[in-house]
Amino acid sequence: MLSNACKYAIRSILYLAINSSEDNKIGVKIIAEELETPQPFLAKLLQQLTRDKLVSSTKGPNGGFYLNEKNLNNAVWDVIISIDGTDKFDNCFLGLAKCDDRNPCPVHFIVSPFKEKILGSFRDKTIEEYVVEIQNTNRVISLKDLDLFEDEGS
Amino acid sequence: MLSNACKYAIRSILYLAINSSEDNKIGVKIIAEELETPQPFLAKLLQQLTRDKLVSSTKGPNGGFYLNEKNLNNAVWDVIISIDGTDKFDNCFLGLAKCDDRNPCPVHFIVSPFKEKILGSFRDKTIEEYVVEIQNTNRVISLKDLDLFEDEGS
DNA sequence: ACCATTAAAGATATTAATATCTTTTACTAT
DNA sequence: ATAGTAAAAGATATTAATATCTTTAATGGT
Ligand code: FES
Ligand code: FES
Repeated sequence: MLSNACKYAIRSILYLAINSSEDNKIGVKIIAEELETPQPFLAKLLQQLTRDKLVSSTKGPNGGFYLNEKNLNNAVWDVIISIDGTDKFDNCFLGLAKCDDRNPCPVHFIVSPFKEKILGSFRDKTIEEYVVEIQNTNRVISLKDLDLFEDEGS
Repeated sequence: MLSNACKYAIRSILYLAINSSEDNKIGVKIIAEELETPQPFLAKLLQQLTRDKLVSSTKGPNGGFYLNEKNLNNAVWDVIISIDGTDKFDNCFLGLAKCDDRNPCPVHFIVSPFKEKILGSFRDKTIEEYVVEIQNTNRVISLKDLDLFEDEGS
């Protein structure tokens, strides 16, 4: 439903929203390490997001990526549009040429409400609101540094 | 979430469940046309499903693919396991290394209930039960031959 | 002015998914 | 037996996604 590229991009922008500011810019290297993503690939994605004015950047010493006030008011959906486009979301779960209520595939009415819900979240909430929610409800965008105990038998 | 391959495979098995029988075997060519999928690619997939005993086939004149009673009692989930494996389903929607309730990503509690629901449907219902439901509730597995009127402005 | 730093841009490489082609094998009807 | 049909199997081709490398441009500190 989302490409790896897009997943990296979403987590990156949330990471920047949480950790960066105009006078605390962060380089790709750090971001890639923290999110455990391939560094040069992520660089490409951040460049793309910068071109689309979803993140801000400056070059040179103390340079790096960050989000300004305007960037914080964008939505996750904007990131998806920038990286993946909307197609993947609109497609039928079983590969029909069209996903719609009039000619529903066997799982359409399971998939469709989910899509509405997650699309709503991506589209109607700002990055800033996402951050508040992440912090209030202890959500994670990386598993680095977390104790991951394996599922032991019951 | 599902590869194209897997989507083709699922729709094919449902197609066979609805249209074929021991004495009405159907060739790849027909199936591919009806479902609007690439023919030789679909052939490969059907071979794979046949190896895994999810569909039946015979060669030669009047040969083709069909489902026997046993095949009808498998689940869609078996098709997914055969073609895609389970990984894609288990993965976190935002690309975290692990998807679990203890370290949830920002959308985990939107995604997780959906996953449960669709997985339940795929795993607990037999192909045969799917067919009944498809017929009782007018679901489609192909848009071929359907009038697809474009969405006109309100 | 110069150097170190970091993003931007463009080119290239690798991999996995998708798709097709060719040959072989099994089966049926005549 | 023989010919025709259709799947099975194996090899190949194409495409898209993922990943990396190299060069260039901008910036800040000394
Ligand atoms: S028609 Fe298949 S998900 Fe909507
Ligand atoms: S942790 Fe991301 S979907 Fe479960």
